[in-house]
Order: sequence, then C-alpha cells, then structure tokens
Amino acid sequence: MVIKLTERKSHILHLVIKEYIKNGNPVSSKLLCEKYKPGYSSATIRNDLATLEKKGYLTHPYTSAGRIPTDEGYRYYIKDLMEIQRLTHEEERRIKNEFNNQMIELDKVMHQTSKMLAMVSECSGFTMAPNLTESLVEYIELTKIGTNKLLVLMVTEEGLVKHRIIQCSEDLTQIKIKQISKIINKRLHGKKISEVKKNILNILETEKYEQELIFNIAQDLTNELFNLVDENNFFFEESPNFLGNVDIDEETYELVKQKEVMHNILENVKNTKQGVKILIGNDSPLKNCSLITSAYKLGENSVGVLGIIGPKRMKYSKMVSLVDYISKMFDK
Amino acid sequence: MVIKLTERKSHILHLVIKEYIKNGNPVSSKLLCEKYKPGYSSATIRNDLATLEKKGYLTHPYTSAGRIPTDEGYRYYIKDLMEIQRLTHEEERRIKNEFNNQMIELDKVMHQTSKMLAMVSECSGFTMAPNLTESLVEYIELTKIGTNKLLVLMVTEEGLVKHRIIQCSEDLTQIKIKQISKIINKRLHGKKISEVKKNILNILETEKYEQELIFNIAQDLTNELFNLVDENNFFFEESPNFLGNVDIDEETYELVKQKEVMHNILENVKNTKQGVKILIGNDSPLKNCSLITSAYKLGENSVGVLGIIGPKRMKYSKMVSLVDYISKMFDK
DNA sequence: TCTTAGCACTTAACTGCTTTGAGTGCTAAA
DNA sequence: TTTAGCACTCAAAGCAGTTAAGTGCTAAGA
Repeated sequence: MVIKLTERKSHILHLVIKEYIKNGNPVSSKLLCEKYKPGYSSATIRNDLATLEKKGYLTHPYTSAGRIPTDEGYRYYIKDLMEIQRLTHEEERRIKNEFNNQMIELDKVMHQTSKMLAMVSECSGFTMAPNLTESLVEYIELTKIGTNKLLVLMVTEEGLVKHRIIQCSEDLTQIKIKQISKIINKRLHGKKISEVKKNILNILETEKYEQELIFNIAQDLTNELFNLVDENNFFFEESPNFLGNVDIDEETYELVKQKEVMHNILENVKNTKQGVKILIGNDSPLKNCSLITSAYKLGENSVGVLGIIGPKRMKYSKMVSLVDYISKMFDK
Repeated sequence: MVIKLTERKSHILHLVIKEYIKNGNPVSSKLLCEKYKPGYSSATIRNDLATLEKKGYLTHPYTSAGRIPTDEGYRYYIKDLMEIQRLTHEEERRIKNEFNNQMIELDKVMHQTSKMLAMVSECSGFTMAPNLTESLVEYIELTKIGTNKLLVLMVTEEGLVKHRIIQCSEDLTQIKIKQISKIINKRLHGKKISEVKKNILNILETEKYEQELIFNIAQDLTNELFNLVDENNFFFEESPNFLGNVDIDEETYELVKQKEVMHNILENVKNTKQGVKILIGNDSPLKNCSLITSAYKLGENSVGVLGIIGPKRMKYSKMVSLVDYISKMFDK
C-alpha cells in the first residue's frame, strides 16, 4: 500500500509539511525554491508537487493556491520523515518538578498532568485515569471531621489515594469509628475494588460486632467511594489560546467535551498498542484534529491513557517526545 | 452629581438598556417606538435620546447608529431603574443540591462554587477563598499512606478541611505517628493559624518526647500546610461559550488570569461594603467588563469574595440575585 | 412650551465590477 | 530529466454605486 517516493520527492514532501506546520499557509513551489534552495527550479518542484498530489499526500484548496498536506501526507511524514525532537532540559526540569510534588492523590495527579500537557504543547492535554476496579484495596481510613461527617480515605495497592467525605445517618464516637475501621480493613484489605463494589455486604457479613452499623457505613462507602472510582476519570485542560488561535471548530470542541466519545477513542488506543500512538484526522471522530496519545501504567494492572489534542498541523516531532516523556514518568 | 431625569426620559433610558442587554445591538428611536409603544412618536424619543446622551448616559458608535449605554448609564440603571429578578425555583434547587454534597473541603467548595456561578450566569464565576490565617486550628490528623509519606488533614474551627500529602525525611511507624499526632494536637488545638505559622517551634518547644522528630515534622507541616493556606485561593471558571460568544477582549482575559490583579480588585471589595457590589467598566482594571461581587462569611472571622465577571451588557437584574443567593448560602 | 412630521444628511453594509498577483499546469526546447 | 515560458485560474483587494437605518434639525401645530 505504501508507495515508494524518490529521494527528492520525499524531501519536498518533508519541506511542505514542515513549512505548513510552521506557518499554516498553503506552500507554493516558488516559496520552497527561494527559502530552501534545493538546487532545482520551481518548475521541477511544481512537477514533484503534482505527483505528490496524485499519490494522495498533498492537496490544494483551490486552483491557484499552494499545497497543504492530506491526512495521508501527515501519516507518511510521521512514519518515514519526521525526526523526533527531544524536549529541552528546561522543559524536562519543569515537568519533573511538577511530578515531585504531591503526586499521589489520583485526581490531583490527573488534573496536574493534563495541565502540564496543555501548557507545554500549547494546545490541549488530557488524561484518562486508569480503571481501578481491578486494583486491590490496601487500606481504608475513617476520620471523623464533624457531626455525622466522616472523611474516608482509600489507599490502593499501587499507593494511590482517593478520598471522599461521607454523611452518615448516625453520629459515631471516635472510638466506635476506630473499631469499625479495624473490622472493615481486616475484611477489605487485599480485595479487588470491583469485588468490593458488588459484594461489600457479603464480605462483611460474618462479623457479629455492630452488624447493622457496619452495614450502613458499608452502604455509604459503596455509594460515595467505590462507585465513584470510575467517575471523573477523564481530565481535559486547554492552553489559553487553544480555541482562539487555532483552527478547531465548535463541533469538534463539543465532541471532546463528551466523555463517552473520548472514552471510546481512548479505550481503543489502550487496547491496541504500547507506546505513543498518533491519530490523524479521520482516524478518530475528531475529524479536524490530531491526537497524540500514549498508554501509561500505574503499578501492575492499572492502565490509563494520556495525550494531546490539537490541530492537524501541530508540531508532531516535539509532541511525541512530550507525551512519551510524561507517560514514562508514570511508569517510573 | 446625579442629575434628575423626567419620568419619561428615565423610562426611555430603562428601555434602551434592557433592550441593549437583551440583543446587543444599538437601539434606535424607531425600534423603541414600535416595540414598546410608549405613546410618543419616534421624533420625541429621538429628542429624549439626545438629552440622555448629553447627560452622559448614552452614546452611539457612529452617526447613524442607534444608542448604547455608557458606563454611567449602566450605573444609573443599576441604582435607580433595575428591578431585581429572583432566581427561579429550579435554579435555587440546583444550587442547593450542589451545596448539600461534599461541601466541607475548602478547595472543593471554592471550585464547585465558581463552576456553579459560571454555569448559571453563562459567563464566568470566581471565588476567592477566605483568608484563614486568623482561623483557629480545630485538629490535625496524620495518616501514614506509604513509606515516608504522610497525609496531613487539618480541620479548622469553622469545620473547613484542608489536606496535603507530605514527604518526611524519616519513615515513621504507625505508633510513633499516633504519639506525635497527640502531642501536636494538644499544643495546636485552638491556636490561630497565623500564630502557628510563625511560632510552631516555640509552641511545641517544651515537649520532651522525641523533640527532634517533632520539630522535623513541624517544619514539614509549616512548609506544606500552614504556609499554603493562602495559596491557590482564587478559583476561576468560565462557561463554555464565554470567550467565544461574548465581547471580552484578549487583554482583559489575560488580566483575569493574573491572580494579583484579581486580588487587588477583590481585596478592595471585601473591605468596603457588605452585600452585593457591582463594578462597571472603568470601576475596575477590567475596563470592558462588569463584575458582580459579594463578600461572604465562613464562620466568624473568615471573609471571602465571590462573584461573576461578564460583559457590560449582562443581565444585572438576575446576576445580582444569583451572587447574593450563593453568598448567603455560605453564611448559612 | 412640548410634540411631531418631514426632510436633509451621515454612514455602515452590501452589491457588483475590475484589477492584481500568486500560483498552477502544460508545452516545447535544452 | 530539467527548465523556461506562457496561458489560465481564482482569491483577494479595491472601487463605485446603492440601500437602508439611523440621526439632527426645522418649522408647524397643540
């Protein structure tokens, strides 16, 4: 399926795409000639451009306009032409800094990471939290923080922290809370969250001490914590000038905001490949955008996806490094 | 300074502003005449418009365009003409709902509130957290959540919760943590946060038990918790179509994002007046916007500010209710 | 004195026409 | 295979004329 290109044509395609990514204007034979002095006349280049168009890598918006890359063109570029551009030390430093602080609480990590991606890419960053339902409960801490109010804190085997505040029907004493906490931990430690979700009552069943009380709290826990493990698991952040400067249309924007859409796209990515994966134009329902994504691992079993959404003419060479670098930070 | 207007002129000013807020087009004598049938001809209204312009309440962008309100016009409107429009029951219900859940953790509350304001106003909402440095420490909970990692949770006298994860130099046993926690609580309970910030070492001084260890943790606590009480205290959220639909320019947008700018504006508001306060155009450095703000109280001494930033032609009558209602929810 | 009809005047917005120039594709010669 | 040259295309910019939505002013009527 992939058609071989001569050295020169390949080079010209490279130049067109680089130029277009940089300036966003259709690029003409004359410009290439003058700016890059390839040692051939504009006419020759014109011929090459024409063949590149015939092969499907370029197109032009109207007769007398310069060329712009097609989706296929971008794909060829990414596969065969692009030299990956490493992050600068400054950028790596900034990222590392962010990661050194506070990075245990799941929601915070995700949020921070998305922001990071958005900032460095200057378009938009997202993070889909790993599905924790197959993770094991390390322990659960109950702390009273007011009448009828408990702070529940769960730590998973991977060391991730999730917390919620729950409202109890009864006002419990510190001592009782401690007792209950002990019992719950004894029973839930090492269990899969998915299992806990389904079976919490059974798991706690045989305990005789304050059975009813424990059941009530268990119910609250399920509602407020275990059932919410999956919720809020898509974080999206954009750089200030993303929508303003850049050619993303409203429609696409709406799509991004719909969690299910993104979920589908990313679930796909997660299951197909290791490392950085790039979706261009029609590859995803976000037809006018490209996505640069990578799966990441937290501990053994928890896999999430993170990445960048931006215009097709984004700096792939740099963005690949960025996404790769950050996803590797997670794997530690 | 305030110039009296005749009944009719006043009425016409009212109509112009209402109409302009609604549709955003300069409003003409003819339109007023046809739409509102005031019982006078367009010529009469034209005369009135001319006087209203002379007095500084209206202007027009070019010779043959209709009138639009000046800042002064809006101010007059707000002071003398506007009828406040209550929130619908539906809206009140939605707001109450949000507030019933989870509303103890300071950062979450602020974030949620800003979102709420943005959503209902359809422009943008912000919340500046109260300065907690004068609040009293209720208690502090230390929980081990991994090697060298402690979760610190502080509850203030008002029942607000702030938490952080801190990295300790030593890996402490559960038991030691409990002992230390007891000591710290005994000493810090009821103290002002500002005092704790300055004097933590002195406050804990006389304890003989594991003096050095406690000092280390105290240092971490100060760095990670007490010193950060004031940080991150401005939350800003915008409705999806805020920047797109609405006539806010880039410059202003940049200003909003600068915390110090907003801080100054709001610090001012906080100190001058109770209840809802409105800043129009030049009243604040955000020249092309209006702000509707209100101070709110959390407990006895903690005062914060929340509100809306939007275009000058926003629905003041409704927004005032919104800001007022939400700020009163805080006061409980 | 207040109101109003009427008219001259201003101006943005649109329309249609022409010109310009950047770019292509094709041809024919080196 | 390369290139110079030329005809052709089309967006964009400029220009003139028209329209319509306004205003301000005047003079007459209540």
